[in-house]
Amino acid sequence: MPKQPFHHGNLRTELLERAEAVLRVRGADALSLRELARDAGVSHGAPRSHFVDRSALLDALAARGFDRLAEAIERAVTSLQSDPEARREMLRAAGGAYLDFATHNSALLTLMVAAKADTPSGPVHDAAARLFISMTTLVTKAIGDRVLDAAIISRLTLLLSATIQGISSLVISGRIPVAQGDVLLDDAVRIFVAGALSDMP
Amino acid sequence: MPKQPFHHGNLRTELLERAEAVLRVRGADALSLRELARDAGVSHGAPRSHFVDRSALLDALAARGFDRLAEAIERAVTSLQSDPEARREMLRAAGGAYLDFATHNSALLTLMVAAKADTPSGPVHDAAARLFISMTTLVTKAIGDRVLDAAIISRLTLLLSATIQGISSLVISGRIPVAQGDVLLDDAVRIFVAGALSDMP
DNA sequence: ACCTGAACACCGTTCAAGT
DNA sequence: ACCTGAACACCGTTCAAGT
Repeated sequence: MPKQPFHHGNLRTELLERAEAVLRVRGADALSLRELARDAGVSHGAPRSHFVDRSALLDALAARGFDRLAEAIERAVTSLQSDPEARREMLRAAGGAYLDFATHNSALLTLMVAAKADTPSGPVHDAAARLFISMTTLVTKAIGDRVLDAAIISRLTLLLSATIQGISSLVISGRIPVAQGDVLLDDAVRIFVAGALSDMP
Repeated sequence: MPKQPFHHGNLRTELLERAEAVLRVRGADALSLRELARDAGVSHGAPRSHFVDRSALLDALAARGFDRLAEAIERAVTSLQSDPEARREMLRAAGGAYLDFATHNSALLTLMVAAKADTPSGPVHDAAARLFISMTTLVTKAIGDRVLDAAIISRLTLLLSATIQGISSLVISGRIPVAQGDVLLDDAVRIFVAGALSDMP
């Protein structure tokens, strides 16, 4: 069996994984298709078969990022779902998982947030939408007994997501240390529960 | 008088202004030092005299962006400062100015938010700190009669800033339309006032 | 369907040299 | 102090050709 078969067989996935590694240690600017191809042992033209251009690779990375983030959040929350008194804790755990993802995948999250969804139903748009759905069900559970209009739940979910993302970006960019990000998450969730769940039109 | 004097005289400023224009219409990825130099009528090596490398130019852009944003926010708020009953309106106006800046300078804001402040007292760090100070005095005014610890005001300011930034990034990335961004700003300010100003430890 | 390899136009960065 | 211009190493993208 030849070491270098003509068909790599798994090039797309390998490129994405190598790209994520580069992203983590050297940032998005250092991400080069040619270098990725070189390290994967294929010619520099090969990636073109899987990604039309560099930005298509970045979009694919962002989409994968959204899915991984959604999984991390759900993982952090499921352990608390049995306790009906743990509403606030659920939101806090979700925020904590988000911030944790942010600190360990800062360049990726920056890419995800900046990734424009001009094209409806592109991979980025769809993955971001899946995360939003999963955040929506979380907020719905956190609301619990109170029954609210779907439109209002949607607004609350967007607001909470925006706040958590804003806090994460402050941490990522080094404006505040991680510990203060955690404090802000505490504040955000408390204020969200106190203000939002009792004072929405 | 020669059309092309050896000393440009104002190259640094011209490069920054041209860069902002490119940023607005073609995004950060399209920003090339060589193209900037070409359009300014200087050699491709000339920018090096004012910016050590490409990222130094981006940092300078981000710093200028923070200052312009702070000015825009102060401009939006000063007209309301005479009315002592307009606390909520002040915060809302600040958020509105922020979102307006975001929609008209999306690539620049993305650059500003992503700009790392690893180096304390670099230009980015200082400009971001100036914006934070001006947000802090704004929140202090909005609190009004209530006297709070400086550390708590700082937390509230960070939280409000993070929320506004998060909403702006949702709009910039096309996740939600501008109109919904405005609705979220309404919600955010109401919840902030209702929850934060009445329920802080 | 997937990959190669040459070709093209473009970069950022460095640096000796000019004014 | 500020700018030039050659040189270097590196890109992304295109495309005919191979398997």
